[in-house]
Amino acid sequence: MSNKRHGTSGIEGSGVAYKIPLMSEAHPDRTDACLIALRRILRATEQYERSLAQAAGLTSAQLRVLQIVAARGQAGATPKALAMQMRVSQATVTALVDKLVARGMVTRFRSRTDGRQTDVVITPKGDETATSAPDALQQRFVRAFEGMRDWEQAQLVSSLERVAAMLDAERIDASPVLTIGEIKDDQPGA
Amino acid sequence: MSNKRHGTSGIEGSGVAYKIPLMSEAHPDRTDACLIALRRILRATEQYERSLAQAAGLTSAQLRVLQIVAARGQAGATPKALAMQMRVSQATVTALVDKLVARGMVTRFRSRTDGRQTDVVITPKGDETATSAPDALQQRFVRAFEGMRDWEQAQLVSSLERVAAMLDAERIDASPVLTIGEIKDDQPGA
DNA sequence: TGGCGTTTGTTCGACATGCTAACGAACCTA
DNA sequence: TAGGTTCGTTAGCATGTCGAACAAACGCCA
Repeated sequence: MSNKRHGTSGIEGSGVAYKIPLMSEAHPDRTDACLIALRRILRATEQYERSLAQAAGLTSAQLRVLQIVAARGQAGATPKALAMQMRVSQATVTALVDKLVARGMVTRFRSRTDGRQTDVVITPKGDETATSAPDALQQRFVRAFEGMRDWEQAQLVSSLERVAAMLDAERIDASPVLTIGEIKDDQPGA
Repeated sequence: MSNKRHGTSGIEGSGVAYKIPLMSEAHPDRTDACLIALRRILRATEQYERSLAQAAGLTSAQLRVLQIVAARGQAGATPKALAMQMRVSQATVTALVDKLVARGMVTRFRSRTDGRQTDVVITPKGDETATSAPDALQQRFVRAFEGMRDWEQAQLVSSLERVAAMLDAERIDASPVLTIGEIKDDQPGA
């Protein structure tokens, strides 16, 4: 009766996820399959982030800050830059940085060139944490990815980028760009 | 710090024009590109979910519950099933359902067959909300997807599924949060 | 029938993210 | 020097999420 197994709820349900007719024309199934795969990706990521953060003793938001700051090295990053990069408010950044400071992961320095600014700089401990924190998701992905054949890799890259473009198109307006590893120094003077 | 060797400052963010400098055997750039694309996908989704939820007057978590419940129709779903499907604790589900009940989106019925259980059933209003709530992310994606050529669609599907498989494979242990059994109980027979 | 362990859902208390609004300090410009 | 702007922080609020404790219902078993 009501226990007919949960699952078949469109996107959420994973019940449909596995067998899809790959070779057909104009299939709504195909769209579904994409959506479902996307959901799976999202969900897997979510979960990984959580467990990761747990393992590292930090929450994922904190870790994100830590990673950005770590990538900046001694230059540090201002709360404003962090906020822009992470797309959250400065208030949120303040809270996150507070926690990292409390844990000895980063330090705040008042900028000498501009008294309003604060440089959030990584500490040795923070750096170690950032580096050692195994981003399980990425590692898994990287491992699998590098085991693929060349053409498969190429295809995957283009597919993912395509999807990314489809999704975040025109959502990037006045914000500084993405990030993962790179951080652009945003001089508003530009 | 996603990647310590992310020295390629050319692949970031918005400008992602897919430029891969070197095409040797090892393609760290390619891996980076994938990860970055993935991040973009994640973030875009996050943001869309938020704005969506805002537009619909519901938060994304609530909407997720609503969608699942709506998909179950009159059968409803138990909090336990919801918790498993969403991978959150029952306590969380209770809180979410509370809010949906308060908004008249769903109703709780005590199960007649098992007094311990509760069936969360969608209301007409909830159903309308669930259906009308435009999942902006999906819509955007669907639109773009359906504008693609056939072979492109096929390729995208297989790429996404591949990634999904890479990410959520074998992750069902080792982590407190994701212990649930939802994944395996919809195995298609294998 | 009665008792005891188990399952299910809820309540409670604690934290984390994230926001907006208000505010003070520093800066810049006129 | 005055006024406006930028930056960071503080304060207050809403939400999600968890674990622990708990009550009710179930099931099994003697």
